[in-house]
Amino acid sequence: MGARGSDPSNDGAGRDAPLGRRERSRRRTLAELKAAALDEVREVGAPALALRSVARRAGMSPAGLYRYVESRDGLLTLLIADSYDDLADHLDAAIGRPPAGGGDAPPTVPDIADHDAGPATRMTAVALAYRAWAVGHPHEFGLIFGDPVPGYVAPAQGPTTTAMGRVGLALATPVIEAYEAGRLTIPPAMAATDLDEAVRPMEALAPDLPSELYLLLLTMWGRLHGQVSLEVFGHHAWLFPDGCEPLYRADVAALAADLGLEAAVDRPGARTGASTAT
Amino acid sequence: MGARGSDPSNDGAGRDAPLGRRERSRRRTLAELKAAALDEVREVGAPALALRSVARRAGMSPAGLYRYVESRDGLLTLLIADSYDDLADHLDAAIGRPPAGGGDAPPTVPDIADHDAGPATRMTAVALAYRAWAVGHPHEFGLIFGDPVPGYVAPAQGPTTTAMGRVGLALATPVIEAYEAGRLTIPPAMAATDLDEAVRPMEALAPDLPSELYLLLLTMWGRLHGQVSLEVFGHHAWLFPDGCEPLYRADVAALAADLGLEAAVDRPGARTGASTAT
DNA sequence: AACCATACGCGAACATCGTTCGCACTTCTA
DNA sequence: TAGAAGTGCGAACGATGTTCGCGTATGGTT
Repeated sequence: MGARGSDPSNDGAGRDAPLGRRERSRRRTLAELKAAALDEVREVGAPALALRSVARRAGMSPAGLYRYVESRDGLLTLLIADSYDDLADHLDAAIGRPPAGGGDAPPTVPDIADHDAGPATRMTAVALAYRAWAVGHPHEFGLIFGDPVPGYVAPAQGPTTTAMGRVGLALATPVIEAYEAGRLTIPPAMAATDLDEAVRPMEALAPDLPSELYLLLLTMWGRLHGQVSLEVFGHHAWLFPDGCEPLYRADVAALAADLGLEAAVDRPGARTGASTAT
Repeated sequence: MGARGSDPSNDGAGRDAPLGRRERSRRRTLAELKAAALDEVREVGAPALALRSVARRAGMSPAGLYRYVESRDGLLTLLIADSYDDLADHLDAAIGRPPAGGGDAPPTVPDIADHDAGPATRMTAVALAYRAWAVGHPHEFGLIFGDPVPGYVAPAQGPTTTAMGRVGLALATPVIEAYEAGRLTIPPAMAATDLDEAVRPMEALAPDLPSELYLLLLTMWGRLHGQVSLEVFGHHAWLFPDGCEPLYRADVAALAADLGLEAAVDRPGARTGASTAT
């Protein structure tokens, strides 16, 4: 049933195994296919992605696609995984971490990679990077964070799950650093003791933190995500036809204040870089 | 081009105009069609909604649908408008306002309609109603707040726009009341003066408020929405397979604290559960 | 060097989908 | 009562996702 081949035991990002010519060719075509599909998604959106159309774009017959892809949903799943990774790379760059995969090119110039910058500045940098990626890749953002495919559940330990972990960790890193430096104020409302268990899986990403901090990180993500999501999906267009960056910056500043991070973001000259995003 | 008929001059919610038999029949069928479509959406999700399937469900031929509906997207647009209104009704009920349309039945038992309750309590009530509706109607939530249809833009002054306004106003009401009672602390980060212009359209919903307050309301909505959105779209399922209500309650409590609303939510008997729930 | 299992790609086909068209039938209006 | 307008249906068109079976080229093996 379709998508056969490709020795699964030798799949992870390039051991030095010989990787015969066939396998290389296969991966190249798959990459072309994904690129064509991504172009298509960027133009017409995910729900309108037509398998036949990406086949045309790739100069292949519709039936031929099924040698590389399980189905239309399978292709979308691949795109979702790639999008996750792309977002994670951008966020990592914003906090000065090198991209994970054997990346082709640095996704963006590291915004404020300087670990000596204040926690508020670093937190602002990731937050702005989150928004910048979303605004710059609205369809991919929708792929990841929009309506889930009805039946689909991300396989645990699958590539999307790990990439999602990278995203969460990148967002969390500045706050965790602030906590470890003793410069973070955890709001008292986060001391809900009955959530200790639920939050346990997060230890796999960042071990040995108090559970209130895990909660705080979750709510922080939600706060940023909500604003970005409303903007990207067009629910703020009637107020901010030219983009919500000012609103977002104000919210991030308020978040920094709520977290007790010093408010050094606005000092003259300390631009956080994304100020001219399209 | 389909969907003709229905004298547009007599469309608003029931003047006492005679409303001939034909028009009544027409509205009834349209309602049945929308109900069938909504059932379908609830089962298979919006992207998989098949026009022929709702026709089957309604006992009508596929072609017949086009007497009532412009196209598949047109039908979805109708569902979106209805969903907006349903959400708005639920929120209105949570703050003790009667539903707008000649509603058939009260959507929920008003949670805390008592205007004498503290602002934090009332704010918590709407916030919880927002989440409750979303979790209870995930597909409709996705319809409203998920991937927008690529080409679609809500017509200004259209029904969806006004319903959206109702949603925003319901969410804002407790905070506005708190402001007018002098019991609200506006975070200083909201004093970004260059947003006065952008925020002007909001005066149509709630006039004569300082622009920092409009900004605060927007960020509050985003904060709540992000959490709900992440939950409904399944991005928290790995942590909270049984629902994120505890996390959400903690976040709302933190929000109330950030807004300086009194923390009377926890007084014995009121029990929002964020401290010692279950 | 010869060989053959395997991967690859394609054309044709099927069921289903959204949508249009023309025709019958019913209901309202003049 | 005659004509106009609304309502519904069957058939059809183009496009989609997917499967099947056929050739062909390729890579590793003897």
